[in-house]
Amino acid sequence: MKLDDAAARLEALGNPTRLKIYRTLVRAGEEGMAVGRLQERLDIAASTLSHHLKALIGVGLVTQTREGTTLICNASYDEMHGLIDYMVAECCVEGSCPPAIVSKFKKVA
Amino acid sequence: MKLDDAAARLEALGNPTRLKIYRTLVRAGEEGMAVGRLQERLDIAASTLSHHLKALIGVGLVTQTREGTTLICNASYDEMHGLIDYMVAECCVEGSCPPAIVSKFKKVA
DNA sequence: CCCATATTTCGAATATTCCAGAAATACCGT
DNA sequence: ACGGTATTTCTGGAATATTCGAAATATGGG
Repeated sequence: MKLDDAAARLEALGNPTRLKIYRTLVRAGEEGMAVGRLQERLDIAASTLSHHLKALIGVGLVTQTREGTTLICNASYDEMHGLIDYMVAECCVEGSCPPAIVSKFKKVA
Repeated sequence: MKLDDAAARLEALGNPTRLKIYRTLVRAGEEGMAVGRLQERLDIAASTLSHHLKALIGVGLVTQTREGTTLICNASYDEMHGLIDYMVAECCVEGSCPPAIVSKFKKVA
């Protein structure tokens, strides 16, 4: 992942409202959650929610699939995975990183 | 880590310039890097760099120690560690996360 | 085609970010 | 105390973000 892409995703998650949205979607699991239900849950204006969802979708962290009149939102695990990979890579370069992180996450794949 | 703290750190890293600064500091390792050297390296105005450093220091991702007239900046691995922990935790809740991430990072500690 | 529900887009107010030049501050050597 | 280097703070302007209500769009049912 390129630095600018990572920064864009970090920025997208770096807003408390958007982080709440994303976390809620992660917890919703594979079945996802409708925009309307998200709105009830988070208690924000529909337009505000739509705006933030657009930002998360724009960087690929969230996807939407239509089911009738409702739009189901899903957290994109792959994108988050890539982001975490990037952060770990940036954090642990050439042994410059103390053992805490290196040992805490041991790459299996 | 609380959501707002995580969001603050993500936001701090979510700017390409600041992410470059942080990455440079990580790569500088334990000896860190002086503000002035950082400025040469990244070719940005001193005031701009100082502004961004302040943001990174504010969320604990960077620390500074003075050595004579120069200020040495260091990436704070612990804070990044905590942030990655948070992201992994938010991303892999109650088996709702596909095995890709779970298996990629196996907790050792 | 019309209605009802779901969601987005538009418009606007307020707040915040980003950047850089100029001035101020901090520290060291003499 | 003075001069020099290192760094921050101040100031300000352009750009962008955040939020909401109102209006517009999309979808399915009758």
